[in-house]
Amino acid sequence: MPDTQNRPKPPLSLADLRDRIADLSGKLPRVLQQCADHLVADHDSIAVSTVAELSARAGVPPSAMMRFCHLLGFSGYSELQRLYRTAVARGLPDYATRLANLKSGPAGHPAALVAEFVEAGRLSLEGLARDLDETTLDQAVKALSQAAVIHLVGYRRALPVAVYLSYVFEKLGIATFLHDGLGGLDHRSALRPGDAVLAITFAPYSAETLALVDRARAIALPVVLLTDPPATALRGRADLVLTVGEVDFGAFRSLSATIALALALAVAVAARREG
Amino acid sequence: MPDTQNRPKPPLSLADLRDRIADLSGKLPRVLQQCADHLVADHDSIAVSTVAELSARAGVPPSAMMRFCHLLGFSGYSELQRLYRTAVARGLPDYATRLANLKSGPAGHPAALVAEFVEAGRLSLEGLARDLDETTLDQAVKALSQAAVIHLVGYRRALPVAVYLSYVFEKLGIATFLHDGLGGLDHRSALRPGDAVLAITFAPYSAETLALVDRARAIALPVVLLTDPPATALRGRADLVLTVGEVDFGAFRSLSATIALALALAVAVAARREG
DNA sequence: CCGAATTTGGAATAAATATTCTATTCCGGC
DNA sequence: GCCGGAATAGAATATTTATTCCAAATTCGG
Repeated sequence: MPDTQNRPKPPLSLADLRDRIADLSGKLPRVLQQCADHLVADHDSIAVSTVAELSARAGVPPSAMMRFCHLLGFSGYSELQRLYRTAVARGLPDYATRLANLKSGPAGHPAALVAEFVEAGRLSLEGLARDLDETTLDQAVKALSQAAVIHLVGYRRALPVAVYLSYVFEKLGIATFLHDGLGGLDHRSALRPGDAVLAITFAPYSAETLALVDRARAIALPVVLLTDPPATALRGRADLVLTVGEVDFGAFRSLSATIALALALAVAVAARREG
Repeated sequence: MPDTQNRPKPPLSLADLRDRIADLSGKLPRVLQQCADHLVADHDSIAVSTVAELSARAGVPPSAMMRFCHLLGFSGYSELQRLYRTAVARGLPDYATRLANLKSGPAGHPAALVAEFVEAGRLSLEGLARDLDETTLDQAVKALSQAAVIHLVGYRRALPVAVYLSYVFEKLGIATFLHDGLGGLDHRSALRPGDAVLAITFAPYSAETLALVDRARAIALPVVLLTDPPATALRGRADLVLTVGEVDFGAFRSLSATIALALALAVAVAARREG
């Protein structure tokens, strides 16, 4: 590679890089200035573009982009791109390995476990913010706000969410019926015209939950389903399927994202009823 | 490329792809199943990884990953990667921006509410990681791991946590008794020598929970209390007081931090029992 | 326990992509 | 308007990366 000796040190972070581009900007010959401008304008796609693609969009030949990379202190485009790529890939470390490490590591270190569950919760919440399906959410709010009684159902690990919703709706003055299967009763006859069902279930879906959902569908009640992706088996079983990805740690999930979504749903329904 | 004729149509969107992977999952030979699993686990970095890198992380040779791509209907890894790359180049899953976008929507809009609860949950989790009292946690784990039966109690908004713990302990093969006050019964006579109590309660503390705690203290059972700071009123009422600060949004809290702590506690107790 | 079919890992090959090189153009000073 | 140095574009090359193919290992059915 040319000019190795009088090339500056390469930026080590995206912030460094931005600074360096800003420094250079304005004191650059025409084509290189174009490179600089385009790099800041199109930074979203740098991680996934080849030099050829990027320079084509910038309206310069690839060699010009290469020269600009050298000017910034990189050995080439690949080195610059690495910065953007690690930024994109940040997050999700490999959970399988971390779990294995934890098991083999200092057994019974509770604080480390807390850290892992905190991390899992954080990632789940980020995922919710990223992947939220706003349209379906709006429709779910609408459907539930028109219901006379909202039937809540969730078994096993979904039960805590149903229980919490029952508390929250109560506080908000909205009538609910919690189907908890107490005593083996399914109370499916409690479903009345004008009601709606909010079911929470994760794969493998519990038979009781699906039974209630099917019953509601049979008498044409609106059904909102809160579940985890990909939910292939549930398509067509409910009008409105809201998926929320939870990052599991070990066998258990933090439920953070599911609860956040459920709370937002409840509060939105209450707001809509009043308005 | 091999087998072009009997290869299915390639998925056209990430949703399609997820569905297809879910379909295949379970009916796959060992190595290909590893590919499938890793593809969903590590989906954040697919856009910026080479086959070599990705398959190394999945623990399979590159050729196996290629075979899996063909199975999904793609002509190769590049075609699969294109799906992820276009997703990255568009929506920029930058958490901060996305959250800002969600919030800036019409006030009271469901998506904006989701953003608020996500933010509250995240802050709570950060707080937990920062303020965790490791010493007390260790002692709590020790106390609970020696119990014959763990009595769980939590009313009102603490009930979901108690319910979840009941599920988790069950899965871990640990005997529990959930005091849910059903039918106005308090079952305080269920407390036996050798048992321990894990109580979850937030200010204002519910009388039923405190009654059970006092009863347990009276017969010298260890009591672990999970509550919110400052917990001044509770000092002296239990041996071990674990505080966890939750950031509320509106009248409701996400419970993220409480659940994370509760889960870690449960898993640590199980680990300690086995060791 | 054997043979057939499937699955696997790795070496060989092909394609894509980055990078350098050089002839040519551009521009400012005399 | 001509000279010298910087800047440029595209062709040539090197490197990385994807993809295929096949021999060896494994699994499965009888």
